[in-house]
Amino acid sequence: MRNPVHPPHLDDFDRKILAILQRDNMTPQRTIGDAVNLSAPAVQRRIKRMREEGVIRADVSVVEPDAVGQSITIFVEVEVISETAEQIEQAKREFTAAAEIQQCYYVTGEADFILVIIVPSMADYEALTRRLFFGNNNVKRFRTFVAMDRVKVGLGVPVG
Amino acid sequence: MRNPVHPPHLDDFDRKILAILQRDNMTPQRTIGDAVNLSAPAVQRRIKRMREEGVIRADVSVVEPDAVGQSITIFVEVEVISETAEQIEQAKREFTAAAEIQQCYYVTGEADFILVIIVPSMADYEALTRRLFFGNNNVKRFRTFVAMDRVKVGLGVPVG
DNA sequence: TGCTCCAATGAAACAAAATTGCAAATGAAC
DNA sequence: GTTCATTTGCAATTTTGTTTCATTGGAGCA
Repeated sequence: MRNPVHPPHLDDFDRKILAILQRDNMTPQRTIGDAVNLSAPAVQRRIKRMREEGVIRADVSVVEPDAVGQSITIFVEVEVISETAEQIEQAKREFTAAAEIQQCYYVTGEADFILVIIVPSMADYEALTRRLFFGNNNVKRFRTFVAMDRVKVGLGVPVG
Repeated sequence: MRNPVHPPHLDDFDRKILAILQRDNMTPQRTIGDAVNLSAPAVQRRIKRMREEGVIRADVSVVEPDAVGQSITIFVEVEVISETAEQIEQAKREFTAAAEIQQCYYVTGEADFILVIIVPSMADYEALTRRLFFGNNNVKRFRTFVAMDRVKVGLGVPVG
């Protein structure tokens, strides 16, 4: 079976294009072309290829939670009891399925998973903890951090 | 003359549009219009308004770090010594300024800041720790978690 | 009720951008 | 030097975004 992520053959053009798209993916291809010294169609073909290869994972609007009403950003460190491959995969599936969980990472260190959660209220978070953590007998402990200030929010990947 | 600053007022149309844009902001306005029962111009006006009001903070491509070459995602909990307003603001400025720091949150709990960092290599992370943590006498301790798997990555905000 | 005012809408016209077709340029292998 | 595969730029085409404008549907009020 092929690795889902293809061997990346990104040249300087691709990297420059990515740098622009990570800042503003509504930039016209013509403008990008001017910036990287390429024609608009050439830019378009490269973007299309990078989407197909999975280099570009998604194209999204970033929404300000405060503007959408009540919303709380929460970090959770989760430590599991059994770290067998099967148990870990199961946990990944459960965390991925939860709509409130925006980001889920499997990590080394004093925890096994780190979750970034956005919920409308603390009551929602409590309900989530009951469902995901207390209701999961493979969770040894979890530690909660509530964000008072989203100082910086980005998903940009250094490309240069 | 209209007041230039409106309190963010989102109706069901806006919320449905946001839900779509958070999933794929390249969706044509006509398609969005069909989905929410609105004409393309109406959709376009609402999107424009939400951008101006800051409800939509940015429009970006999400890049797969693994595809761009070496890249390591790291979480750091930072605890500071002095939590005066001035010291906190200073820390926020420093963390915001660091290009490697993708996300920075000021949190309650057993840490004061949580950082999400993406660097090309561990050597880069070590250099960063020397600069930001060891070189900052207000940092009491920091705890590092290295991501082995970016299970789920999103910045979506629940709007329903 | 009947009236104006105002904000928001949709249809159509219009402008801009994305996409495609194609010939030429580039470069690597032989 | 020839061939083959890739990538490019230009121009034509299609799709999408944006503006215009007349209309609709209230809210407030005499």
